[in-house]
Amino acid sequence: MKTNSCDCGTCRHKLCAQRVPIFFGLNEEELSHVADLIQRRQYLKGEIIQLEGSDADCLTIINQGKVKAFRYTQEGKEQILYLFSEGDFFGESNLFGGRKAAYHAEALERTHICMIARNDFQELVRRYPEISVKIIGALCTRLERLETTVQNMGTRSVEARISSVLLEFVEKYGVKNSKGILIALPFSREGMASYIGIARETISRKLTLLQDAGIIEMIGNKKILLLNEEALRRELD
Amino acid sequence: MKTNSCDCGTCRHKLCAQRVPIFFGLNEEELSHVADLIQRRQYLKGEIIQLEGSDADCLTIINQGKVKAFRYTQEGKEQILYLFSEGDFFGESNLFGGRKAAYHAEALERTHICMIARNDFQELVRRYPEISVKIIGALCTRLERLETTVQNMGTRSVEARISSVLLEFVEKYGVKNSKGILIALPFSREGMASYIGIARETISRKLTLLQDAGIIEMIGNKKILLLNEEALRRELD
DNA sequence: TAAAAACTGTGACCGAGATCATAATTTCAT
DNA sequence: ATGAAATTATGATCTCGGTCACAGTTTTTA
Repeated sequence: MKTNSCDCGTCRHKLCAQRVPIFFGLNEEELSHVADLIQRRQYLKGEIIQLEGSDADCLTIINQGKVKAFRYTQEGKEQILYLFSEGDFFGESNLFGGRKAAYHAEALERTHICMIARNDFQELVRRYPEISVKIIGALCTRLERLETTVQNMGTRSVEARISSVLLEFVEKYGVKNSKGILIALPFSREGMASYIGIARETISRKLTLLQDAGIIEMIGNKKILLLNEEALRRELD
Repeated sequence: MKTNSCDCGTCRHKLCAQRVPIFFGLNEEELSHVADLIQRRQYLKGEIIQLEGSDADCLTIINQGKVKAFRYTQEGKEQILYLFSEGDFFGESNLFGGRKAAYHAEALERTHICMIARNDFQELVRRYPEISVKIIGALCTRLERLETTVQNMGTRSVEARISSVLLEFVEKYGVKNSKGILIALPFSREGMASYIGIARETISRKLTLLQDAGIIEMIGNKKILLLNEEALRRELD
């Protein structure tokens, strides 16, 4: 498997810090200061990174891989809240609000993370105030996604919600090829269903319809080829 | 009508800044600096404070009153995203992300707001970095509410969602009296329905059921008396 | 590469909640 | 206080999407 991360002991931490948007704008020296505070860890697919209700007091930044953030209802029904990828972070509400973790976090594939302890991070923010501006920006982006999700769940048909999530994946993970845009799905059908709050069977049926309409082509269970983006956008309403 | 705000020209601005959580922690002098940058405005019930898509480049802080933030779908269906009260703010994504307003904002009653222009605010944040920490805290609170809303919409029955919103109002606007907790509703039935993403008729029916069960008592259209909080909590699931 | 395990598709059925229509109440304005 | 306007309640009906059951595929593993 191809890897694009450096494995020498000294630079890997710096690398991590460099890649993370909230540290953009720091210079070499500052980055290396950040790097000294970072602890790295690796998780395999399916491993739990954070438990809902725990008070892990550190900021967790995803350096490579994908993570789902989710909660269970009392009856055991799962709702996925976020799909985090490279550069995303979580645990900020532990640090800033002093709250317990609001959701479980599980690696969807092999995932490398960087952790910074509460005290170290607070010190960093004090020293480099532009970091907090970056964080505010990231939180605003997150709020916007949730706002749209709430609107979709409250007002839109299941078809529209499915189109919406497919287009989200296209944007994040889509790769153009001669026939269309190939999406490597981050979730199983079950996961997609839980992400938009519907039943697995329903998403199966609707994807079959989209395929019959020539809008998508399902390739195994883990890839979808988008053949007609225009038509998919029309499904949004 | 009783008013608890000072009307002399000099101190009213300072008053406004003092009340707002994101300026807590500033001293007298700093507050008065902030006050100099603030522009006040008043809106009557039903007036639009912000239009979705506009690029009002200022931070808007609610000093008194209530504001609903909402969007329309193409078919004209409304989804309420936030209910803002005293001390809440919006417009931050305009300032920090350079984005257009993500929703309409409308006064639900007579509302006083404070506005700070983008440049002034950026200067403030630079000068008093603890403001940005306060903002991060507020955004985390907002995220948490939206996360719970998404979970409710995705996994919970309409009964549970109604109980949830009633309990939210109890916490925000409830006043204990001898019979129970009196809630002055910020929304009409229509508004409550739009807030949790269901039909107005459905909420009517379910509230009637709750009343028949002796859990609440509806007083006109604008007040609800909660008789049995325990029972209402059980409805959550 | 074959068997096991996990995941997905599909039909049948059902029910919660939407929609429509209309009556009853509440609120507002004069 | 009273009539008009707005809001809410409620019955009838319908439909979308959930649930259950099971067959068919895909993926994993040994």
